[in-house]
Amino acid sequence: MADAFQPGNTAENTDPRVLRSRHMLMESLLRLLTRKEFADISIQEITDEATLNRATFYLHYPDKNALLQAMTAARFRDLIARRGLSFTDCDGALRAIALGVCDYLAETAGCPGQLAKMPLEGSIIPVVEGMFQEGAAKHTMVPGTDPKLLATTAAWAIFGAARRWYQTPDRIPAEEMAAKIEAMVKPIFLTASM
Amino acid sequence: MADAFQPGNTAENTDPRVLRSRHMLMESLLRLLTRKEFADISIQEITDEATLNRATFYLHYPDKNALLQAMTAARFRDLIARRGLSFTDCDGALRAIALGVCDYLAETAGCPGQLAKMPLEGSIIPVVEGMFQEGAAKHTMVPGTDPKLLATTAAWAIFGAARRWYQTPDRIPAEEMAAKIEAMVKPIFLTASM
DNA sequence: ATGTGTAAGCGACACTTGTCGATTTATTTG
DNA sequence: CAAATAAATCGACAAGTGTCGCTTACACAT
Repeated sequence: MADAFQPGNTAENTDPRVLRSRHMLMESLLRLLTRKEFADISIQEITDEATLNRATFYLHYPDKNALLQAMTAARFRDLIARRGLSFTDCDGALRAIALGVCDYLAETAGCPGQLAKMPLEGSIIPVVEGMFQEGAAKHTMVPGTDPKLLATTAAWAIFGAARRWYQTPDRIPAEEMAAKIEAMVKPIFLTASM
Repeated sequence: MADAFQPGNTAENTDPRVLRSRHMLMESLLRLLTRKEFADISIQEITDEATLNRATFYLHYPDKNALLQAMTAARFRDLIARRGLSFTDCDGALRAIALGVCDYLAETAGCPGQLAKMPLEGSIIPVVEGMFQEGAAKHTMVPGTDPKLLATTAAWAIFGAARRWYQTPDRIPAEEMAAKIEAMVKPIFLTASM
């Protein structure tokens, strides 16, 4: 079964060999992305750059997309962590998350040129979703409200808005965009929290 | 250049041959999807089922994903058109769109089993986006508001919510879900329209 | 109807993909 | 330290991908 595959399985795999392999694959892909488009990169190239065997790749990820998603999720998580997002001050959190998404798109995906067509939604959105669910634990909701649905909806809204911003030729500053996103997305939560 | 490729180019291509080929490719894929997962379908199979040559496929779509997206967009557009979405009554429009997305996911993507991992966002979201932009033309916005950004954000929010609903094991009725989505997404517009 | 343009068909090509069994190398456990 | 466990390597495989140049067949305008 393909579902038995769990590349993002961070827990219970401390074997230094697998950590090293996955890290090198991500680094390799990141380096290659500065020179070529994602679609033009073969798994052979990735493993060559990583000085690993091609078969080793398939020991960790089912395909190229899975590696991209794992890499993106890791890097985005890292960017958020570096900023020390404190979930206690809930007011700034939404804007900070929006800014994080904008910054990530601008700084990483922007490397080679315009590769906005990469399947990043599968990596960034779940992370944002998780952050909202963390934050939702601190709130009491009105009875009929599903916090997870709220988190999903907000995460997709933020990513969609940030993605449009990133694809725009003459972008406004990320901070400005984050403020706009906050203004749009905040009301989603207001209908539920009390 | 890959960007020169325009498979969704509905305008100015009335040659009955290309219309026929594209239609047969979509029909073929749709039939195959009732029997196999998307990932397990090869382009050879699609063209065989469509009684077309494999090379002809590449005359119309750069890859399998592009055909899926074109097919999905066409079918979703069709479903919306059959329901006669009147954009004049703006109140019901949002709920009707949400219901349309839910219904489409449930009825089409649900054919074989659970193929929720298909890249449908690239096909449904743009259509929803376009519908919102149509509707936005009838409204006056507050000065600093970008209608396109609003449309994008709402479209992503709706799709994300509907997607979560579709992936849920024991789903509530689509109508109920559409009402929930409407409640969440409506406030996005309220901050801008006046 | 006739000619020009363009789609569709055909076969072939170099290359990539995903998988396999068998072997070597590294890590952890006793 | 040695044995057991599991990852990494290697070579090879069938199958699929995307692209060519060439030929045939169809569509539209004159």
